[in-house]
Amino acid sequence: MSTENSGTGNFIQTIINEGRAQGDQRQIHTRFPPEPNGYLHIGHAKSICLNFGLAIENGGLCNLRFDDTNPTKEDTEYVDSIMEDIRWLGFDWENRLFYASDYFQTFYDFAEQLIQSGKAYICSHSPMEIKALRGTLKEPGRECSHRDSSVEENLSLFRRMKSGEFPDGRMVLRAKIDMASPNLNLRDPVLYRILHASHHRTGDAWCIYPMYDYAHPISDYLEGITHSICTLEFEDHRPLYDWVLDALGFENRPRQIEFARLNLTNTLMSKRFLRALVEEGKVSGWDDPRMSTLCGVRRLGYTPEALRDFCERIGVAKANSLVDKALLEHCVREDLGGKALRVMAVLKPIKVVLTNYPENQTEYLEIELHPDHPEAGCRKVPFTRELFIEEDDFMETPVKKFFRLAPGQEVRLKGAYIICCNEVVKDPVSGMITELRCTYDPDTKSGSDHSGKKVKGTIHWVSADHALSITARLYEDLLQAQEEMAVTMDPETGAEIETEKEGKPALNPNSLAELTNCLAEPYLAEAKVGERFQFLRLGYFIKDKDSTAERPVFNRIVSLKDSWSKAEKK
RNA sequence: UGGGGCGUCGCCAAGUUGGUAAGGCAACGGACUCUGACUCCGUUAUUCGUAGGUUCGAGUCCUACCGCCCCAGCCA
Repeated sequence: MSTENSGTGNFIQTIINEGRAQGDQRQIHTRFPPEPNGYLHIGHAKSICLNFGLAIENGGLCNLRFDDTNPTKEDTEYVDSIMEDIRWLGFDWENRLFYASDYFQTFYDFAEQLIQSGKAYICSHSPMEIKALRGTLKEPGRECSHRDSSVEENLSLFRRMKSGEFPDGRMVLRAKIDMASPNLNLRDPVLYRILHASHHRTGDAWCIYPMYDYAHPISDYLEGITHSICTLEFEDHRPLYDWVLDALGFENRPRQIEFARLNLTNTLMSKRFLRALVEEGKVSGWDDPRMSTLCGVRRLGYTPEALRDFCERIGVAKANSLVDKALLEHCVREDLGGKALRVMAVLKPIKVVLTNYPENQTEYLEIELHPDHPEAGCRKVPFTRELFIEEDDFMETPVKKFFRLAPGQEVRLKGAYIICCNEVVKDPVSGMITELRCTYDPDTKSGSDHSGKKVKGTIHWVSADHALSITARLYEDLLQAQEEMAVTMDPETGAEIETEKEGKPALNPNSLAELTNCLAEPYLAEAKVGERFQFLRLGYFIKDKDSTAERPVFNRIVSLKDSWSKAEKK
């Protein structure tokens, strides 16, 4: 549109451009390196779109690489879901699927090389001792007694480590860098540890496993990665990343670039938190529609197009940020608005009887499936004497500017006639409204209205005789809204004290509302699981996999924007 | 009080070598409307964390200060 591409793109693209300007001829090569220890979430989508996007836009390639160097946390269950999610998002790694574990032997060989050149040594101090010797943020660390062991001794020990002679934790291979470095990561970091654990791919072939800081730069180098993009917390690790590449004498090295991870308002995306929700049964599973996992939002009904658009709009930078979820919802509405077919369903039905409409008559009205796409055609919607309309579309004593149905007031029934409410029937005991007795104006039929009448409101409806019973699930944030967080006042100072502290975030008790008395037009009977629709005036819905033949279930993906409810509050 | 980052409108975010603050979301007006949706116009930073300095001119350069994030796993 008018954006004109804003020229530069993000700062990483700028780095790529500068590299080329300086003569770097290499084809751009990135990689998405998830650890298979959990499900992907929206935050990962940003990284996926960034890495694959950069490759695509620069005529380069992007690999998928599982960073599986810690057998105690990883599982194939996760690698399958991760691949499914990336494909669903719309990206393809073609034949470039790798595992860090594919390089275990190579990592090992390079480690021996480091030992040979005196750049790494075996340290048999305990974890506690190593920690103590590392120093603190302010105090430098101290070199340990093993630092000056001979190459022969180190090599021998390392080989014995590999052959399984020692128990977990007995010793480690460390890089010999600088115990006094102000960067803790450079104080002789651990490169290899002993882990007698079965790896999801290599089984029991190894009992020593490389650390991320050692394996990652080598993996990148081996795959010919040019730009290794990761999140901000690894910024301090970059000197170590470069040290490894340097110590091994690699040329044409990859360059690590860090960006700020995504945070969404009122959404927690840590694997720890998501896992807890699943394990504590707070949600139905990793794909519960309230989860911020990709499988969760997929089931909620979000589209990959919307997610990709969102990732593009939030930009990429180094400042920690908190993106308003409203932007995500905007992207979802924009995508769905253009393609979801419109149908009518009533969430909270209230009966309407058209007293002047013939008892046994049924008219099949042709109503367009999409106002902006005539080619989408129409469906036939049955119209009869008894109908149901939305509870919210009637007010016994209407407030000002209420353009819907009220005693003595007219509204148009979408695609049908204009009706007028003449009588409100209530249950004598409860006083609840049981029925609205109305009259319709035969001259106002949609498409052939000669009445000249004009009404301000049009509402959706469903024929009582033909209505399809459905369940609708309406979702809200899983977390208690920020404003509702308990806050107490310090009696002395008047300062605010957060009651909910660091502890567990409060969950929203209304995160799921299941409405089982909903009625939909018969057209929806043919809907398939996964199909999305716009329920006129209510929002976008997707047929959920929990549906049964007799009881279709629809998740509300996102509501329509509603300026009325806002105005109403004033 | 060591090191590494970051601070441009309520939320994201552009701002090439200093030349006089893009865009999106949200919000608010209004038009349109057989979805109070969509669309459509219009409004919203004399100001870029603060204070100085250099300069004809600074968000962009210099100095100092303030604030926020990350780092002491044999996790990634």
